[in-house]
Order: sequence, then structure tokens, then C-alpha cells
Amino acid sequence: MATETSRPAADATTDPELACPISPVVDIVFSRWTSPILWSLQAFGRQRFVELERRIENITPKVLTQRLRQLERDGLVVRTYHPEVPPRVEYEISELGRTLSPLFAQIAEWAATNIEHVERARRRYDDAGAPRG
Amino acid sequence: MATETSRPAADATTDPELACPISPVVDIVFSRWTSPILWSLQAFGRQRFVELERRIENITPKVLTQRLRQLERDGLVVRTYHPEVPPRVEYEISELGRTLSPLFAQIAEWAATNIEHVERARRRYDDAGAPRG
DNA sequence: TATAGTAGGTACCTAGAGGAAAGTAACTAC
DNA sequence: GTAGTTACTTTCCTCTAGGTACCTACTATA
Repeated sequence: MATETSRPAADATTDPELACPISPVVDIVFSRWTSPILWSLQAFGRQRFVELERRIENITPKVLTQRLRQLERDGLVVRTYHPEVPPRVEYEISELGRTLSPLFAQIAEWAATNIEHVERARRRYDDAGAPRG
Repeated sequence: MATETSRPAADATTDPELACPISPVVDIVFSRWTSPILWSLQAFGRQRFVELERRIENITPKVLTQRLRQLERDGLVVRTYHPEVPPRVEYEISELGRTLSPLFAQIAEWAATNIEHVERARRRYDDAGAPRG
């Protein structure tokens, strides 16, 4: 199996997990491209590869495959292969994946009310020039 | 200012944010090393640079500085510089940063009940051999 | 004959994140 | 005069995630 598929082994000596119970979740759910994939599947239901590819703009098929495999391995996504011609594959969120929904909802809510605060803070920081001290 | 400090500009043409309202939050809160830092600050209160450096194992001072600057810029962390000798700098979570607490709590809760499901799914997947289809 | 559609696989390459290690300012203590 | 302390900064280097591009098999359609 390709080394590219597996994440950088969660080695206790090199990972930021020790001080933080949420880092493992970040590795599983919030690594690059995984959240849009999970979001898309939970928001729009079962989808084919190309549908995901089109909906998630700028993702390359290679990376989409990688992430889907990873999510399948983690039990968050279910892959169904139909041996037709042309081949048809469908992806849907698993039961375990669905337990993330309230999390996603809360994050979306936090974003709706606080992202603008973050952006205002950035402008304030940038306008103030380089940090003194 | 060093290019290393700034994140890869959130360009609408290259980012996975379009299909997903939670990606921006991921960029801000859940990028590498930021969650342990925020967690540490919200769990153990105001801390000095070296305290964070010791608590978050294996983080290098360079990266810690980068992440703290980023979090300060985003208004999630407050930095207080005391011009003493030797210099003393204290970091604490901001009011805006504190609004993340319920999020963190929910994620920690999800982890507590579901991480083992993920690990079991992985073992099942790996034992089944390469994906057929 | 050639092209399109589907779900990827594979080889190659680059940008950039992040690590290692040394340097810096400014003062104190020995 | 030298070592220690703190909070970084800077330089150099490595590694790898991710992008580009091309390839597979099979059929329908023009």
C-alpha cells in the first residue's frame, strides 16, 4: 500500500496530542479536505465520485481518492462499488460519521457569529503595524 | 514581516471553503499545533512562553512563536509583554477565544465515546486487506 | 476511427511547512 | 569575564503533502 495513503503515524513522541484531548479528533476529522467531504456527504446525501469532485472545487482526483479511502478506513464513510460499465461508486456517510453532525452544526454556528470578529481582529492587528515588545 | 508567519492566503479559487461553512473555522482553530495551544491556555490559564513550550511536548520555539502570533492576530489569544530583565511574556485566552470552550468540550466528548470506534474500524479495514473493487 | 464518460492508479515534481541549531538583547549572579 | 535566563529570530535543511499529467479498462455514441 502506498505510503501516501497513510497519515504520519500517530507517534506519541512527535505528536501534539499529549497536552490535548482534541488533537486526535483534529487528525481524523479536520485534516485538509476532509471537512468539506464530510460536510458535503452529510448535507447532500449519497454521492458519486464525480459529484463530489465537482462540488468540492479545486480538489484533484488523487487527493479526493486519498481522503475518501482514509475516511472509509476510519469508518466515517461507506463506499459502495457497482461493477457496471462504466463503473459506478457511491459514497455515503456512515452511522459513526453521522454522530459528527451536532459537532458540525455547532462549528457552523460558531463561524456564523464569530468569524467576523476574527476578521476584525486581524484588521486591527495589521493596522497597528508590527508587534511592539 | 516573514512569509512564514502568514497562512497560505485564503484564496477563494484554491480553497475548500466553498462547499463547506466549517472550513474557515478549521483554518483558524484546528490547524497544526493550534488546538493544543488553545486547549492548554483554556485549561491551565495564563502562561508564559516556556511553560507552554514545556507543556506542549516537541513543539519548537519557532513554531510556537508562529502559532501564538497567528492566534494573537486572530484575536483568540492575548499577549502581555513585561519589559523586565529577563523579559517576561504572558499569554492568555481572549474573550473571543473563550467562546470556543463549548466547542472544545463537545469535541472532547465525541472523542471519549467515538475514538475507539474509529480505531476498531481501522483494524477491521486493515485486516480485510487491500480494498477490493 | 475517435472521443467521451467513469473511477480511479501511478510517476514525477515542487512549494512550503516545520524541524535543528545557533544567534541576539539585556541584565544578573558568580 | 563568563555563564545563565527569557523570548524569541534567523538560517539552513529536510520531508512530504499535494499538484500535474498521463495511464488503465470498458462501452456507447458520433
